[in-house]
Amino acid sequence: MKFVIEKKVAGTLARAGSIETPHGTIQTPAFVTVGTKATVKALTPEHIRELRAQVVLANTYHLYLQPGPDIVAMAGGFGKFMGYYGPTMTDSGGFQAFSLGAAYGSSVSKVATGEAKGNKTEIENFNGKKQMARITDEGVEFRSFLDGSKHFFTPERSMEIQWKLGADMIFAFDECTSPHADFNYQKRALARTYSWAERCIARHEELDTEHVQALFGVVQGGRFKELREEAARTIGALPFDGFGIGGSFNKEDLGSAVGWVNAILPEEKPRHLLGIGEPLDLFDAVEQGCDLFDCIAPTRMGRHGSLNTQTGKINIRNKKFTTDFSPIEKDCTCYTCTHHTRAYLAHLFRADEMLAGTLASIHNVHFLLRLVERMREAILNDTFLEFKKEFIANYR
RNA sequence: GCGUCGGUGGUAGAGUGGUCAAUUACAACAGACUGUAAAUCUGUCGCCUUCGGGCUACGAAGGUUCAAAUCCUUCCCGGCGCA
Repeated sequence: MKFVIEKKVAGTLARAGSIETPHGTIQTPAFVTVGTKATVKALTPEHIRELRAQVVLANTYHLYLQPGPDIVAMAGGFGKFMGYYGPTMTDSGGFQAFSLGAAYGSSVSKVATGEAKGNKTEIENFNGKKQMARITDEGVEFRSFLDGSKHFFTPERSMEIQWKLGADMIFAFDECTSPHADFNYQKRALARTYSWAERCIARHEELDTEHVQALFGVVQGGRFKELREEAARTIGALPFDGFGIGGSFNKEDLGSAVGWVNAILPEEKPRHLLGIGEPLDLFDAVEQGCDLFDCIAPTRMGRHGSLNTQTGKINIRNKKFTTDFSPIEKDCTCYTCTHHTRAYLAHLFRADEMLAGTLASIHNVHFLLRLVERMREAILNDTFLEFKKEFIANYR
Protein backbone atom coordinates (compact mmCIF):
# COMPACT_ATOMS: atom_id res chain seq x y z
CA MET A 1 0.00 0.00 0.00
CA LYS A 2 1.22 3.48 -0.82
CA PHE A 3 -0.31 6.73 0.39
CA VAL A 4 0.35 10.08 -1.29
CA ILE A 5 -0.93 13.47 -0.16
CA GLU A 6 -1.84 15.64 -3.11
CA LYS A 7 -3.18 18.72 -1.48
CA LYS A 8 -3.74 20.23 1.94
CA VAL A 9 -6.14 22.88 3.12
CA ALA A 10 -4.33 25.72 4.83
CA GLY A 11 -5.37 26.37 8.40
CA THR A 12 -6.95 22.93 8.79
CA LEU A 13 -5.75 19.34 8.90
CA ALA A 14 -7.73 18.46 5.77
CA ARG A 15 -5.96 16.81 2.89
CA ALA A 16 -6.69 15.02 -0.37
CA GLY A 17 -4.59 12.16 -1.61
CA SER A 18 -4.54 8.65 -2.94
CA ILE A 19 -3.97 5.18 -1.56
CA GLU A 20 -2.55 2.62 -3.91
CA THR A 21 -3.52 -0.96 -3.11
CA PRO A 22 -2.99 -4.27 -4.89
CA HIS A 23 -6.58 -3.99 -6.14
CA GLY A 24 -6.66 -0.39 -7.27
CA THR A 25 -6.20 3.17 -6.17
CA ILE A 26 -8.46 4.99 -3.73
CA GLN A 27 -8.84 8.73 -4.06
CA THR A 28 -9.12 10.25 -0.61
CA PRO A 29 -10.93 11.35 1.32
CA ALA A 30 -13.11 8.37 0.57
CA PHE A 31 -16.18 6.78 2.05
CA VAL A 32 -15.75 3.05 2.59
CA THR A 33 -18.82 0.93 1.92
CA VAL A 34 -19.52 -1.63 4.61
CA GLY A 35 -20.05 -5.23 3.58
CA THR A 36 -19.82 -6.94 6.95
CA LYS A 37 -20.55 -10.49 5.86
CA ALA A 38 -18.97 -10.17 2.41
CA THR A 39 -22.05 -8.49 1.05
CA VAL A 40 -23.11 -4.88 1.09
CA LYS A 41 -26.58 -5.54 2.38
CA ALA A 42 -29.24 -5.29 -0.32
CA LEU A 43 -26.74 -4.37 -3.03
CA THR A 44 -25.15 -6.51 -5.72
CA PRO A 45 -21.47 -6.08 -6.61
CA GLU A 46 -22.71 -4.50 -9.82
CA HIS A 47 -24.54 -1.85 -7.82
CA ILE A 48 -21.35 -1.26 -5.85
CA ARG A 49 -19.39 -0.73 -9.06
CA GLU A 50 -22.01 1.54 -10.59
CA LEU A 51 -22.06 3.61 -7.43
CA ARG A 52 -18.29 4.01 -7.87
CA ALA A 53 -17.61 2.79 -4.38
CA GLN A 54 -13.86 2.67 -3.96
CA VAL A 55 -13.46 0.23 -1.09
CA VAL A 56 -15.48 -2.42 0.69
CA LEU A 57 -14.93 -3.32 4.34
CA ALA A 58 -15.90 -6.70 5.78
CA ASN A 59 -15.81 -7.96 9.34
CA THR A 60 -13.53 -10.52 10.91
CA TYR A 61 -15.89 -11.69 13.63
CA HIS A 62 -18.78 -12.26 11.24
CA LEU A 63 -16.82 -14.03 8.53
CA TYR A 64 -15.00 -16.08 11.14
CA LEU A 65 -18.32 -17.39 12.43
CA GLN A 66 -19.79 -17.84 8.98
CA PRO A 67 -18.67 -19.26 6.63
CA GLY A 68 -15.29 -19.47 8.40
CA PRO A 69 -11.92 -18.02 7.34
CA ASP A 70 -10.77 -21.18 5.57
CA ILE A 71 -13.65 -21.12 3.13
CA VAL A 72 -13.05 -17.45 2.41
CA ALA A 73 -9.35 -18.20 1.89
CA MET A 74 -10.19 -21.05 -0.48
CA ALA A 75 -12.37 -18.63 -2.42
CA GLY A 76 -9.37 -16.34 -2.83
CA GLY A 77 -10.22 -13.77 -0.17
CA PHE A 78 -13.47 -12.08 0.69
CA GLY A 79 -13.38 -9.66 -2.28
CA LYS A 80 -13.14 -12.41 -4.83
CA PHE A 81 -15.56 -14.53 -2.82
CA MET A 82 -18.26 -11.86 -3.09
CA GLY A 83 -17.41 -10.88 -6.63
CA TYR A 84 -15.99 -7.47 -5.84
CA TYR A 85 -12.55 -6.87 -7.28
CA GLY A 86 -11.61 -3.43 -5.98
CA PRO A 87 -9.70 -2.50 -2.83
CA THR A 88 -10.84 -4.17 0.38
CA MET A 89 -10.50 -3.83 4.12
CA THR A 90 -11.46 -5.92 7.11
CA ASP A 91 -12.26 -4.74 10.56
CA SER A 92 -10.57 -6.70 13.33
CA GLY A 93 -13.53 -7.70 15.48
CA GLY A 94 -12.60 -5.07 18.05
CA PHE A 95 -15.87 -3.26 17.56
CA GLN A 96 -17.74 -6.38 18.65
CA ALA A 97 -16.03 -6.07 22.04
CA PHE A 98 -18.33 -3.09 22.42
CA SER A 99 -21.42 -3.96 20.41
CA LEU A 100 -21.68 -7.45 21.92
CA GLY A 101 -20.27 -6.32 25.25
CA ALA A 102 -21.19 -3.11 27.00
CA ALA A 103 -23.69 -2.12 24.33
CA TYR A 104 -25.44 -5.46 24.06
CA GLY A 105 -29.13 -5.31 24.81
CA SER A 106 -28.94 -1.59 25.61
CA SER A 107 -29.51 1.53 23.63
CA VAL A 108 -25.96 2.79 24.14
CA SER A 109 -24.45 4.23 20.99
CA LYS A 110 -20.76 4.81 20.40
CA VAL A 111 -21.59 8.41 19.61
CA ALA A 112 -23.09 9.73 22.82
CA THR A 113 -24.87 12.99 23.44
CA GLY A 114 -24.74 14.93 26.68
CA GLU A 115 -22.63 14.12 29.71
CA ALA A 116 -20.82 10.86 30.03
CA LYS A 117 -22.11 9.12 33.10
CA GLY A 118 -22.03 5.88 34.95
CA ASN A 119 -19.71 3.02 34.27
CA LYS A 120 -20.85 -0.48 33.62
CA THR A 121 -18.27 -1.62 31.18
CA GLU A 122 -16.74 -4.42 33.21
CA ILE A 123 -18.47 -7.45 31.94
CA GLU A 124 -19.79 -9.82 34.50
CA ASN A 125 -22.86 -11.26 32.92
CA PHE A 126 -21.22 -13.20 30.13
CA ASN A 127 -22.92 -16.39 31.14
CA GLY A 128 -26.19 -14.64 31.79
CA LYS A 129 -28.27 -13.06 29.10
CA LYS A 130 -26.93 -9.55 29.13
CA GLN A 131 -23.63 -9.58 27.27
CA MET A 132 -22.10 -11.59 24.49
CA ALA A 133 -18.48 -10.55 24.94
CA ARG A 134 -16.05 -10.63 27.84
CA ILE A 135 -12.77 -8.75 27.73
CA THR A 136 -9.54 -9.80 29.41
CA ASP A 137 -5.98 -8.67 28.89
CA GLU A 138 -5.37 -11.76 26.81
CA GLY A 139 -8.25 -11.15 24.39
CA VAL A 140 -12.01 -11.18 24.04
CA GLU A 141 -14.27 -14.10 24.63
CA PHE A 142 -17.26 -13.87 22.31
CA ARG A 143 -20.50 -15.69 22.19
CA SER A 144 -21.64 -16.43 18.69
CA PHE A 145 -24.78 -14.48 17.85
CA LEU A 146 -25.64 -17.40 15.59
CA ASP A 147 -25.70 -20.26 18.07
CA GLY A 148 -24.39 -18.99 21.40
CA SER A 149 -21.13 -20.96 21.18
CA LYS A 150 -18.02 -19.46 22.80
CA HIS A 151 -15.06 -18.19 20.82
CA PHE A 152 -11.87 -16.57 21.99
CA PHE A 153 -10.24 -13.80 19.96
CA THR A 154 -6.71 -12.70 20.63
CA PRO A 155 -4.75 -10.11 18.65
CA GLU A 156 -2.83 -12.97 17.05
CA ARG A 157 -6.03 -14.79 16.15
CA SER A 158 -7.49 -11.65 14.58
CA MET A 159 -4.35 -11.27 12.43
CA GLU A 160 -4.52 -14.90 11.38
CA ILE A 161 -8.16 -14.65 10.40
CA GLN A 162 -7.69 -11.35 8.60
CA TRP A 163 -4.75 -12.81 6.74
CA LYS A 164 -7.03 -15.55 5.49
CA LEU A 165 -9.81 -13.12 4.65
CA GLY A 166 -7.21 -11.47 2.46
CA ALA A 167 -8.16 -7.78 2.44
CA ASP A 168 -5.72 -5.14 1.22
CA MET A 169 -5.95 -3.20 4.45
CA ILE A 170 -6.66 -4.65 7.85
CA PHE A 171 -7.02 -3.34 11.37
CA ALA A 172 -5.21 -4.20 14.56
CA PHE A 173 -7.37 -5.87 17.18
CA ASP A 174 -8.48 -3.19 19.61
CA GLU A 175 -11.01 -2.68 22.36
CA CYS A 176 -13.77 -0.33 21.38
CA THR A 177 -15.05 1.13 24.64
CA SER A 178 -18.39 2.54 25.67
CA PRO A 179 -18.88 6.30 25.88
CA HIS A 180 -20.08 5.67 29.42
CA ALA A 181 -16.81 4.08 30.51
CA ASP A 182 -15.04 6.27 33.04
CA PHE A 183 -11.48 7.56 32.84
CA ASN A 184 -9.95 4.70 34.77
CA TYR A 185 -11.63 2.07 32.68
CA GLN A 186 -10.62 3.81 29.46
CA LYS A 187 -7.05 3.93 30.69
CA ARG A 188 -7.00 0.22 31.40
CA ALA A 189 -8.64 -0.54 28.07
CA LEU A 190 -6.06 1.63 26.34
CA ALA A 191 -3.22 -0.26 27.94
CA ARG A 192 -4.72 -3.43 26.53
CA THR A 193 -5.12 -1.89 23.10
CA TYR A 194 -1.43 -0.83 23.14
CA SER A 195 -0.23 -4.26 24.03
CA TRP A 196 -2.57 -5.84 21.51
CA ALA A 197 -1.23 -3.43 18.86
CA GLU A 198 2.30 -4.72 19.37
CA ARG A 199 1.14 -8.29 19.34
CA CYS A 200 -0.73 -7.64 16.11
CA ILE A 201 2.34 -6.19 14.44
CA ALA A 202 4.45 -9.13 15.53
CA ARG A 203 1.99 -11.74 14.33
CA HIS A 204 1.23 -9.95 11.11
CA GLU A 205 4.92 -9.74 10.23
CA GLU A 206 5.17 -13.49 10.58
CA LEU A 207 2.18 -14.12 8.37
CA ASP A 208 2.65 -11.46 5.69
CA THR A 209 6.34 -11.81 4.92
CA GLU A 210 6.07 -9.93 1.65
CA HIS A 211 3.95 -7.23 3.18
CA VAL A 212 1.08 -7.23 0.71
CA GLN A 213 -1.46 -6.42 3.39
CA ALA A 214 -1.40 -2.99 5.05
CA LEU A 215 -1.96 -2.98 8.80
CA PHE A 216 -3.68 -0.06 10.51
CA GLY A 217 -3.31 0.54 14.23
CA VAL A 218 -6.30 1.84 16.16
CA VAL A 219 -6.32 4.90 18.38
CA GLN A 220 -8.76 4.71 21.29
CA GLY A 221 -9.17 6.88 24.38
CA GLY A 222 -12.90 7.48 24.50
CA ARG A 223 -14.06 11.00 25.25
CA PHE A 224 -10.92 12.02 27.14
CA LYS A 225 -8.49 14.40 25.47
CA GLU A 226 -5.58 13.32 27.61
CA LEU A 227 -6.10 9.68 26.67
CA ARG A 228 -6.76 10.37 23.01
CA GLU A 229 -3.51 12.28 22.73
CA GLU A 230 -1.57 9.67 24.63
CA ALA A 231 -3.03 6.99 22.36
CA ALA A 232 -2.13 8.96 19.25
CA ARG A 233 1.47 9.25 20.46
CA THR A 234 1.71 5.62 21.48
CA ILE A 235 -0.02 3.99 18.52
CA GLY A 236 1.38 6.59 16.15
CA ALA A 237 4.93 5.62 17.09
CA LEU A 238 4.42 2.00 16.11
CA PRO A 239 5.30 0.82 12.58
CA PHE A 240 1.74 0.69 11.24
CA ASP A 241 0.89 1.48 7.61
CA GLY A 242 -2.01 3.67 8.62
CA PHE A 243 -4.26 4.39 11.55
CA GLY A 244 -7.81 3.89 12.55
CA ILE A 245 -9.52 6.22 14.99
CA GLY A 246 -12.06 4.23 16.89
CA GLY A 247 -14.11 4.04 19.98
CA SER A 248 -16.70 6.25 21.44
CA PHE A 249 -17.24 9.96 21.00
CA ASN A 250 -19.23 12.91 22.16
CA LYS A 251 -21.61 13.89 19.44
CA GLU A 252 -20.90 17.55 20.24
CA ASP A 253 -17.15 17.43 19.88
CA LEU A 254 -16.45 14.48 17.62
CA GLY A 255 -14.56 16.78 15.26
CA SER A 256 -12.30 18.18 17.91
CA ALA A 257 -11.60 14.72 19.34
CA VAL A 258 -10.50 13.62 15.89
CA GLY A 259 -8.40 16.77 15.64
CA TRP A 260 -6.55 16.02 18.90
CA VAL A 261 -5.53 12.71 17.45
CA ASN A 262 -4.65 13.74 13.92
CA ALA A 263 -2.54 16.63 15.10
CA ILE A 264 -0.25 13.99 16.60
CA LEU A 265 -0.44 11.01 14.21
CA PRO A 266 2.28 10.95 11.53
CA GLU A 267 1.05 13.02 8.65
CA GLU A 268 2.32 10.76 5.87
CA LYS A 269 0.11 7.81 6.79
CA PRO A 270 -3.60 7.48 6.06
CA ARG A 271 -6.17 7.88 8.83
CA HIS A 272 -9.44 6.02 8.89
CA LEU A 273 -12.23 7.21 11.15
CA LEU A 274 -13.96 4.01 12.10
CA GLY A 275 -17.72 3.77 11.89
CA ILE A 276 -18.62 7.40 11.34
CA GLY A 277 -20.86 8.40 8.49
CA GLU A 278 -23.34 11.15 9.31
CA PRO A 279 -22.84 13.89 6.72
CA LEU A 280 -22.06 16.61 9.25
CA ASP A 281 -19.64 14.37 11.12
CA LEU A 282 -17.85 13.64 7.86
CA PHE A 283 -17.24 17.31 7.21
CA ASP A 284 -15.73 17.72 10.65
CA ALA A 285 -13.63 14.60 10.26
CA VAL A 286 -12.28 15.63 6.88
CA GLU A 287 -11.49 19.07 8.16
CA GLN A 288 -9.66 17.44 11.06
CA GLY A 289 -7.49 15.33 8.81
CA CYS A 290 -9.22 11.99 8.19
CA ASP A 291 -8.83 10.22 4.86
CA LEU A 292 -11.20 7.27 5.14
CA PHE A 293 -14.52 6.53 6.84
CA ASP A 294 -16.76 3.54 6.89
CA CYS A 295 -20.27 3.46 8.16
CA ILE A 296 -23.28 1.20 8.16
CA ALA A 297 -25.60 4.19 8.34
CA PRO A 298 -26.45 4.54 4.64
CA THR A 299 -27.38 0.89 4.22
CA ARG A 300 -29.07 0.27 7.55
CA MET A 301 -30.92 3.55 7.58
CA GLY A 302 -31.83 2.93 3.97
CA ARG A 303 -33.36 -0.43 4.78
CA HIS A 304 -35.26 1.25 7.58
CA GLY A 305 -36.69 3.92 5.30
CA SER A 306 -34.53 6.87 6.31
CA LEU A 307 -33.17 8.63 3.25
CA ASN A 308 -30.58 11.34 3.03
CA THR A 309 -31.16 14.51 1.05
CA GLN A 310 -29.32 17.81 0.74
CA THR A 311 -31.86 19.30 3.12
CA GLY A 312 -31.73 16.57 5.72
CA LYS A 313 -33.10 13.09 6.26
CA ILE A 314 -36.61 12.04 5.38
CA ASN A 315 -38.58 9.01 6.50
CA ILE A 316 -39.98 7.70 3.25
CA ARG A 317 -42.67 5.71 5.09
CA ASN A 318 -44.39 8.91 6.17
CA LYS A 319 -47.92 9.34 4.89
CA LYS A 320 -47.10 12.50 2.99
CA PHE A 321 -44.88 10.56 0.59
CA THR A 322 -47.53 8.08 -0.52
CA THR A 323 -48.74 10.50 -3.18
CA ASP A 324 -45.47 12.29 -3.85
CA PHE A 325 -44.48 11.42 -7.40
CA SER A 326 -41.21 13.30 -7.40
CA PRO A 327 -37.84 11.59 -6.95
CA ILE A 328 -36.23 11.40 -3.52
CA GLU A 329 -34.08 14.34 -4.63
CA LYS A 330 -34.58 16.40 -7.74
CA ASP A 331 -30.98 16.68 -8.82
CA CYS A 332 -29.76 13.32 -7.60
CA THR A 333 -28.21 11.20 -10.34
CA CYS A 334 -28.49 7.83 -8.62
CA TYR A 335 -30.39 4.97 -10.21
CA THR A 336 -33.22 5.23 -7.72
CA CYS A 337 -33.80 8.94 -8.24
CA THR A 338 -33.56 8.75 -12.01
CA HIS A 339 -36.05 5.89 -12.25
CA HIS A 340 -38.41 5.99 -9.28
CA THR A 341 -40.65 8.24 -7.24
CA ARG A 342 -41.06 8.80 -3.53
CA ALA A 343 -44.55 7.35 -3.81
CA TYR A 344 -43.18 4.14 -5.30
CA LEU A 345 -40.55 3.86 -2.55
CA ALA A 346 -43.22 4.54 0.08
CA HIS A 347 -45.32 1.80 -1.44
CA LEU A 348 -42.45 -0.71 -1.52
CA PHE A 349 -41.65 -0.04 2.13
CA ARG A 350 -45.27 -0.33 3.17
CA ALA A 351 -45.69 -3.49 1.16
CA ASP A 352 -42.56 -4.88 2.80
CA GLU A 353 -40.95 -5.56 -0.56
CA MET A 354 -37.25 -6.37 -0.71
CA LEU A 355 -36.65 -3.89 -3.49
CA ALA A 356 -37.34 -1.10 -1.02
CA GLY A 357 -34.10 -1.78 0.84
CA THR A 358 -32.16 -2.02 -2.38
CA LEU A 359 -33.41 1.22 -3.90
CA ALA A 360 -33.01 3.06 -0.61
CA SER A 361 -29.49 1.74 -0.11
CA ILE A 362 -28.51 2.75 -3.62
CA HIS A 363 -29.62 6.28 -2.93
CA ASN A 364 -28.05 6.60 0.52
CA VAL A 365 -24.73 5.09 -0.49
CA HIS A 366 -24.67 7.27 -3.59
CA PHE A 367 -25.41 10.29 -1.43
CA LEU A 368 -22.45 9.69 0.87
CA LEU A 369 -20.03 8.65 -1.85
CA ARG A 370 -20.81 11.77 -3.87
CA LEU A 371 -20.67 13.94 -0.78
CA VAL A 372 -17.17 12.81 0.13
CA GLU A 373 -16.18 13.01 -3.52
CA ARG A 374 -17.28 16.64 -3.54
CA MET A 375 -15.30 17.25 -0.37
CA ARG A 376 -12.25 15.95 -2.16
CA GLU A 377 -12.86 18.19 -5.16
CA ALA A 378 -13.36 21.12 -2.84
CA ILE A 379 -10.05 20.41 -1.14
CA LEU A 380 -8.32 20.25 -4.51
CA ASN A 381 -9.99 23.54 -5.53
CA ASP A 382 -9.28 25.23 -2.24
CA THR A 383 -12.98 25.68 -1.53
CA PHE A 384 -13.45 23.10 1.22
CA LEU A 385 -14.54 25.44 3.99
CA GLU A 386 -16.98 27.26 1.71
CA PHE A 387 -18.43 23.97 0.55
CA LYS A 388 -18.81 22.82 4.14
CA LYS A 389 -20.58 26.01 5.11
CA GLU A 390 -22.92 25.84 2.14
CA PHE A 391 -23.79 22.20 2.75
CA ILE A 392 -24.52 22.70 6.43
CA ALA A 393 -26.73 25.69 5.70
CA ASN A 394 -28.96 23.50 3.54
CA TYR A 395 -28.76 20.34 5.59
CA ARG A 396 -29.38 21.92 9.01
C1' G B 1 -90.97 -20.88 7.97
C1' C B 2 -88.55 -24.01 11.75
C1' G B 3 -83.95 -25.23 14.06
C1' U B 4 -79.03 -23.93 15.10
C1' C B 5 -74.51 -21.14 15.54
C1' G B 6 -72.87 -16.33 15.45
C1' G B 7 -72.69 -10.57 15.34
C1' U B 8 -66.48 -7.22 19.86
C1' G B 9 -62.36 -1.35 18.42
C1' G B 10 -59.49 0.04 10.82
C1' U B 11 -59.02 -5.73 9.99
C1' A B 12 -58.60 -10.72 12.02
C1' G B 13 -59.67 -12.57 16.50
C1' A B 14 -59.51 -13.22 22.43
C1' G B 15 -62.78 -12.31 26.37
C1' U B 16 -68.30 -14.88 28.35
C1' G B 17 -71.29 -10.96 35.41
C1' G B 18 -66.95 -7.12 38.60
C1' U B 19 -59.49 -7.03 38.29
C1' C B 20 -62.44 -4.52 30.53
C1' A B 21 -61.53 1.18 27.06
C1' A B 22 -61.45 -4.43 26.45
C1' U B 23 -55.38 -9.94 25.54
C1' U B 24 -52.96 -10.54 20.91
C1' A B 25 -51.62 -9.97 15.84
C1' C B 26 -51.87 -7.08 11.62
C1' A B 27 -52.83 -2.33 9.64
C1' A B 28 -52.28 2.86 10.70
C1' C B 29 -49.40 7.24 12.74
C1' A B 30 -44.67 8.89 14.34
C1' G B 31 -39.62 8.13 16.09
C1' A B 32 -34.68 5.82 16.66
C1' C B 33 -30.46 3.82 14.13
C1' U B 34 -22.77 6.25 13.24
C1' G B 35 -15.90 -0.06 12.63
C1' U B 36 -24.15 -4.28 11.21
C1' A B 37 -26.56 -8.96 17.27
C1' A B 38 -30.53 -4.94 13.05
C1' A B 39 -35.18 -5.85 5.84
C1' U B 40 -34.45 -4.14 13.22
C1' C B 41 -36.20 -1.73 17.50
C1' U B 42 -39.37 1.94 20.29
C1' G B 43 -43.73 4.89 21.20
C1' U B 44 -48.91 6.08 20.03
C1' C B 45 -53.17 3.76 18.38
C1' G B 46 -62.28 5.39 21.18
C1' C B 47 -63.18 10.89 22.55
C1' C B 48 -61.79 14.78 26.15
C1' U B 49 -58.18 15.98 29.93
C1' U B 50 -55.48 20.96 34.50
C1' C B 51 -52.78 13.66 33.20
C1' G B 52 -55.78 12.86 39.05
C1' G B 53 -59.45 11.55 35.93
C1' G B 54 -63.98 12.26 32.97
C1' C B 55 -67.19 10.56 28.98
C1' U B 56 -69.08 7.21 25.16
C1' A B 57 -68.50 2.11 23.73
C1' C B 58 -68.58 -4.74 22.38
C1' G B 59 -75.49 -5.38 16.09
C1' A B 60 -80.33 -2.44 18.05
C1' A B 61 -83.91 -1.57 21.85
C1' G B 62 -85.60 -2.92 26.46
C1' G B 63 -84.82 -5.69 31.10
C1' U B 64 -82.35 -8.40 35.51
C1' U B 65 -78.29 -6.90 38.92
C1' C B 66 -74.92 -2.93 43.64
C1' A B 67 -72.33 -4.16 38.84
C1' A B 68 -73.43 -6.47 31.91
C1' A B 69 -69.20 -7.13 26.03
C1' U B 70 -70.63 -11.12 29.31
C1' C B 71 -77.49 -13.13 31.88
C1' C B 72 -82.94 -12.53 29.96
C1' U B 73 -86.66 -10.68 26.08
C1' U B 74 -87.77 -8.80 21.35
C1' C B 75 -86.01 -7.04 16.86
C1' C B 76 -82.27 -6.54 12.86
C1' C B 77 -78.24 -8.94 10.17
C1' G B 78 -75.10 -13.27 8.63
C1' G B 79 -73.53 -18.73 8.24
C1' C B 80 -75.29 -23.67 8.31
C1' G B 81 -79.18 -27.59 8.51
C1' C B 82 -84.29 -29.05 7.63
C1' A B 83 -88.54 -27.83 5.02
